[in-house]
Amino acid sequence: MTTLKDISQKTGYSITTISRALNGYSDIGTDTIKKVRDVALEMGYIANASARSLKTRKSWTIGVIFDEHSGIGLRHPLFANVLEEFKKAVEYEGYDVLFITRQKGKKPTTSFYNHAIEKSVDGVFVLCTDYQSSEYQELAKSNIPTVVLDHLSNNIYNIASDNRSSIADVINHLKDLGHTKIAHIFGDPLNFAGLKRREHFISSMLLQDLDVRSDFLVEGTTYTTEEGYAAMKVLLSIEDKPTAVFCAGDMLAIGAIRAIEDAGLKCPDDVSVVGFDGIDLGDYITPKLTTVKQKTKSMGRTSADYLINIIDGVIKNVAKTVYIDTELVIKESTKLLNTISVKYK
Amino acid sequence: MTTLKDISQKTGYSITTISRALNGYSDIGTDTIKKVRDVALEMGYIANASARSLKTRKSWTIGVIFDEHSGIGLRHPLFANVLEEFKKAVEYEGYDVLFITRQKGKKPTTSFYNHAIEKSVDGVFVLCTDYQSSEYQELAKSNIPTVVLDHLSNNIYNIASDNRSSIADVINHLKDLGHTKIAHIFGDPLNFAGLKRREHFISSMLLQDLDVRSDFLVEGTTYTTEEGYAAMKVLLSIEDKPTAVFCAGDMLAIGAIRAIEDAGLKCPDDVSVVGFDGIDLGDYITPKLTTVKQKTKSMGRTSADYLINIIDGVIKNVAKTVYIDTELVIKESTKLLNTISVKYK
DNA sequence: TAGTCCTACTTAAACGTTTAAGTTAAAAAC
DNA sequence: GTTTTTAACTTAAACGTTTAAGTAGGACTA
Repeated sequence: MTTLKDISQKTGYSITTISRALNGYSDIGTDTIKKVRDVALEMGYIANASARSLKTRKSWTIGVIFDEHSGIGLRHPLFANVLEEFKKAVEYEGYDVLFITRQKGKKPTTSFYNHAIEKSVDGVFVLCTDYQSSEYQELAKSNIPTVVLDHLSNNIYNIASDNRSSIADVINHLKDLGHTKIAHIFGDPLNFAGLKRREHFISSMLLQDLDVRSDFLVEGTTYTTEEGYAAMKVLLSIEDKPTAVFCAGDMLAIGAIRAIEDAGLKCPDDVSVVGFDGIDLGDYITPKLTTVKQKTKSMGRTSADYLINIIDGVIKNVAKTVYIDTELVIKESTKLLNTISVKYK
Repeated sequence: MTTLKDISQKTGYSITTISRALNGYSDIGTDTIKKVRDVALEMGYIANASARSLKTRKSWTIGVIFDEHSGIGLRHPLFANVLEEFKKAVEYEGYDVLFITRQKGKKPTTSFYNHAIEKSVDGVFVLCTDYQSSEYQELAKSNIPTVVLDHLSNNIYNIASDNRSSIADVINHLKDLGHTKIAHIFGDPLNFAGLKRREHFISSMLLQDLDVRSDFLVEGTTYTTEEGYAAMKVLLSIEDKPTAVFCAGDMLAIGAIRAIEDAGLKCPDDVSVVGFDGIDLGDYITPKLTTVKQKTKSMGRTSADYLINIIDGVIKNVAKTVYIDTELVIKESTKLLNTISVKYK
């Protein structure tokens, strides 16, 4: 491994001069700079990030917390998309991405905070974790620059999809199709997205003079197809059934469609279904899913921008939600009410 | 931030004693150890990984190269699964995962090798990249402990799915169903997996005394649904059509099924389709995809095991392929030949 | 001509660890 | 009672950078 010392010995300049020449300081002669850079290249010099980080207190590394308790982890299509774009954006600014975990080795556990400090990350991006946990709280209270996706905490920027207008669009769309009996399978209400989508469902319904029936609100906490299936079964068991269902997640919607089919009915002929997320999968199933598409690229990029601005001290860490707009994408799982088949009464 | 020096000043012991006490060396008195650890805890001491790495030449960080030129990146379901398990396995051994890229900041570009050396990673796991590139070659030739997925290079362990036995199973399965006219949509033959699957398709066919027709071999280089769709169109335009198609990837298979449907035919009634990968998506489409499931968990875990053994010097870096077994999963996209509908002649 | 200002460097300390090589005093050996 | 061993600690250097402060000499100023 070549170090500054090696270049210093070879060229006769001091280590300081080598360092300053390589970093392009103005108090070094132009021919010295050229000489030093040539020798550095020739000797295959590569700066040591640990030494630099130790001295400068800047690691050029960003920690990512991706702690999916459901165990699906990186495979989660939505988060993976956001992370992908976030990664590209911070890399473009010169940062590397490091995963921060609670687990470190076989030992009991560290906390996110400890792990972040130990590795001297310049900032942290929280994609998902258990927000009630003390480990998360500890991190949130610290002064490590942090941006979090879809969760509002003290002192931390929250990057979230703007559910409001697109959910209004969903209700408008369904009303336009003649639906009035609209149900909602909602996500975990302890969770920012789950809570907000539910709130906006209710307010959008009322705004359109549609009744919000309590038996038409069913929980699908963990956003899985299984929960969507079970929730839809509950809805189908109601005497006066809904003709349309808005689901807080695409996987819930896919489960719901399965339940509809397993009950001998058809989507969208008997029940229209709308999802939320816009994952690729929705395009491959039959019928193709009408859904609210979250702009994952924009979410990743915006998260990166805010985090870097906080790191650079351009903006302060505050509890503020930055909304990313969403888009209703109409596909095949929603249909005009009056075409409903006779067997569905 | 608390350092060893702070604890040293508070307790009166030397920095060395503090360090050795915290690291559990045997030449420190038991009550000293207790005292030091208590004070460390009380002062919120967290070891600085940069300083430690600088001195010990061990960063407890593993670099991951995930350089999907197709641009799909982290969203790729197969690689994401492998990475997820790899990550868990190395984290359990105390390592963190850092993404290694060619791009570093806005500047021209670094190489993977430079990036890995700069961040002093202890090893590198190559999930996917352009294996022909000089950047990859440079890394492969270096003596950085490296394990690569599905590609054979000099001096590097290759972790790959065992295509042989499962592809034989595929052919057996199709033959059992009465198929003899079997086509293959193959992946990039410059790529280890693409090449091997094609080879094993041919040898398995011959072993079963089935003819391998050259017009039944169509390329689907980049494994996308679009390529599968196009390749299937070519196959359907042949006078004496195949009754079954084995695709080198699930996305190819999904595209192929679409082409079949768009041609007014049905899968599996008119053409049976078999995929390769076992991605979740295959279970959500209609018909559910018969496919060869790659054991992504096992691949991730095995890659981690080998890499750590190389890092620890337990085994040497050599050009050797470690095969992970695969499994034929029969679902709905394959069917008995004699049930084929009349319109398909 | 003396003073000031540049330019192009160097010295030395520091960042927070680890570790080889001591040191000291008490205990054990003979 | 002297020597040897051991336990429990310390000193000082090192890892590879960056950086505040300094220096030497030439050029400009007045």
